[in-house]
Amino acid sequence: MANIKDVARMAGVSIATVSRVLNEYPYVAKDKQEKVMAVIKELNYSVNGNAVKLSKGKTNTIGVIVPYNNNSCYDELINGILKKAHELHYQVLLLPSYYENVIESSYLTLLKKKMIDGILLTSHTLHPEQILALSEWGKIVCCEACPVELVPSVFPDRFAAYIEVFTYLKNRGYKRIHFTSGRDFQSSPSTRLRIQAYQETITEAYESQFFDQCFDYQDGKRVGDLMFRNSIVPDAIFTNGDEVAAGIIASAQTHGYSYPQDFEIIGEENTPLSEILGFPSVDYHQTSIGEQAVSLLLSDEYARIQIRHQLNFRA
Amino acid sequence: MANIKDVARMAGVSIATVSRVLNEYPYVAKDKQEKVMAVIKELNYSVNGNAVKLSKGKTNTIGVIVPYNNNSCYDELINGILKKAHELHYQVLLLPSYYENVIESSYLTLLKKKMIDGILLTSHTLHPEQILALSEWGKIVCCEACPVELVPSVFPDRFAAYIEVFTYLKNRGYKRIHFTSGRDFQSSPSTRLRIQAYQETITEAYESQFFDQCFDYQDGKRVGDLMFRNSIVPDAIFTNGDEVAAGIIASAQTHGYSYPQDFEIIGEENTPLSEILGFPSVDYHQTSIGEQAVSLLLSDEYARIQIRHQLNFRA
DNA sequence: CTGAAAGCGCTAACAA
DNA sequence: TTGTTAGCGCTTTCAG
Repeated sequence: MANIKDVARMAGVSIATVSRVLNEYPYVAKDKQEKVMAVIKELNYSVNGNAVKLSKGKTNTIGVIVPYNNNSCYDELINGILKKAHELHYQVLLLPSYYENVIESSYLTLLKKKMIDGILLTSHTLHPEQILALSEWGKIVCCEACPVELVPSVFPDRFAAYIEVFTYLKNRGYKRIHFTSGRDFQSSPSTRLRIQAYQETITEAYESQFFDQCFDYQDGKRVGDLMFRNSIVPDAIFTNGDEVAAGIIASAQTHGYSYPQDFEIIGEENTPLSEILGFPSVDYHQTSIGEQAVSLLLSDEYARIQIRHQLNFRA
Repeated sequence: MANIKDVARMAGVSIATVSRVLNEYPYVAKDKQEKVMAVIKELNYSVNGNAVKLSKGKTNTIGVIVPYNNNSCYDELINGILKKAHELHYQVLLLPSYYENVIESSYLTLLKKKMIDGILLTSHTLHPEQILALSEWGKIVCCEACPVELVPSVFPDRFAAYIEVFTYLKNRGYKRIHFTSGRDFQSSPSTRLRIQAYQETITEAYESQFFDQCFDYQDGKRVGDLMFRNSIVPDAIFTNGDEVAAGIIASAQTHGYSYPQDFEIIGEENTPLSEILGFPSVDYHQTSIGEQAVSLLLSDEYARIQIRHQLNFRA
C-alpha cells in the first residue's frame, strides 16, 4: 500500500510538499500540485488516518457513552449528536455501558489514550470525581444534570417537569396518583427528583404508590398488574416513558379499567405511542440536547445549559 | 504527558520491556514487571492508542453505516452489533449516511485510511461495484441481501416474508390488499421485492394499491388518509413498519373505520406498537442479524447467511 | 514556494 | 529474559 513517501518520490517532490497538497495548504506551485494529485490518483493513495492522528494529536472523534441503545430517549439524543457531529466533521464512537461502572470508567480512559477528543455522557453510574479526574485529558460534557458545578452540561429541566406534572394532576383533583421510574432512587438522580417533586407538590395524604425498575413495555404491564389488581387503584399515573405508560394501559384493560375513562396517565419522550393512545407526554427535546451538547463539547467554552421541557397534550 | 520512554527511563528498563509489560507478554522478570507497573501508576501513564494503531496497522474498531438512527429497525440491529462488538473487544463508529451516496462512499474510504478494520452496511444506496472496489482494503459485510454474490452478508429473508404475508391475506379472502414501502422501487431493493411478491402471490385482479415514501407514523397517517377517503377502501394492508401501520390505523379511525373490525393490517419489526394495537407484525430478528454480522465481519470467513423471519400474531 | 529533518509514541524482529 | 533499532506514515518547524 502506497504511502506519502511513494507519492513524493513518484511526483519528484518532497513529502512536505505532498503533505501540503493533501491539506490544501496555500503556497504550492500549481504544476507540482497537479503532479502530486495525478500521482495520488494513479497510486490510488489515501492518507493513513492513524498517522495523522498520532502526528496531530487530534482524532476528530468523540465518544458517546449510553447505557443501552434500545430506548427511544437515547435514540433521539443520539440522532441530534450524530447530526451535529457530522456537521462539524467529527465522528462518533458509540460506547454502550450497560450501566456498569467499570465499563464506563474504561471508556473515560479513551481520552488519556488519545483515541477520542471528547466524551458525551448520558445516563451513567459515574461518581463526579471519576469524571473530574479525567477531564484533565479531554473535555467531558454531560447530557444530564450533574450535581457537580464543574462539569459542563446540557440537560433537561426534569425537576421542573415533574413539578408541573404533579401540580397538573393535583389541580385536576386526582387523589390516588401513582408514579414510576427506572433505576432505584439510590442509583438514579432522576428517580430521587421524581420522589422529591412528588413530596413537594402533593402535600396532603394521598393514596399514592411508587414503582421503580420500569424501563419498557413489559415492565409497564408488570406494574400495571400490581396497580390494578390492588384494592386501591390509581386515578392518575405519571410514568417515566411512553412505553411504560402503554404497558400500564394494556394491563389496565385486562383488569377492566380503560383509559381515559377510568384514569389519567402521563408519559415521557413524546413518541408516537402517546399520540396513538392519546395520553399526554413530556418532551425533553432530546434531539436539541444532543446537538447542543456536541456544540458545547467541541467549543472551548464552559457552560451548563438547561433545556426547557414541554408537556404535550393530545387532541 | 508521559510516554513509554519516560516510563522506561524511570523504571530503569528499555522501552521494549515496558511494551512487553503493557501487552502482558510472557518472559518478563517479575521484579522488572512490578517496577514498570509501579512507574506507570506513579506517572499516571496510558498508552497512546493512535501510536498503537499506527504501529500495529489495526484499530479494533468497526464502522456501521446506517441511513438514520431514528428507526426501530436500526435500533435493534445496532443493539446486536454493539453487544457482539463489545464481547469481541471492538469499538463501534456509528456512521449516518442520510441515504447520500457521497457520504456513504466517504465512509468506505475509512478502510483505506486504516481508521477502521471493517464495515457493516445496512440499508444504503451504494452500487455493488463501489463496495467491491473497497473490499480490497478491509472486509465489508452487508446486513441486507446484496445482489452481488461476492459480498459477504447476514440478511433477513424478506422475500419469503412478503410471500408469506400476501399468501396469508389472500387465503383469508381479502380482495383489496394495499401495501406500503419506504424508498421508491428504483432505489430500494426491498420495495421491488415487495411488489414482486405481490405480483407472484395475488394473481387475480384485486383492487390493490401501493404507496411508497412511508417511513414513520406521520407518513402512515398521510397514506391512511389517501386510502380511506377513497371510494375503494382496503380490507387489508401490509405496511413496512409498525409505526406506519399505527399511523394508518389512527387515520382510518378519523374516517370512521376501525381496526380490526373493518380491515386487517400487518406491520414489521414487531415493536410494542403492534402488541398494543393488536395487529400482526413480521419480526426479522434484527438483533440476531447484528450479532452475526459482527461475528462474520471479524472472522476471516466468507458467508452469506440468511436469517429466518417470523410472522407474529397477537392474542 | 520548497525540502530536510525532527518529532508523534509504540511494536516487533533481531541480537545478545 | 532484555535491549537496540528500524519501522509505522504523517505534520511541522526551520532554513533557504
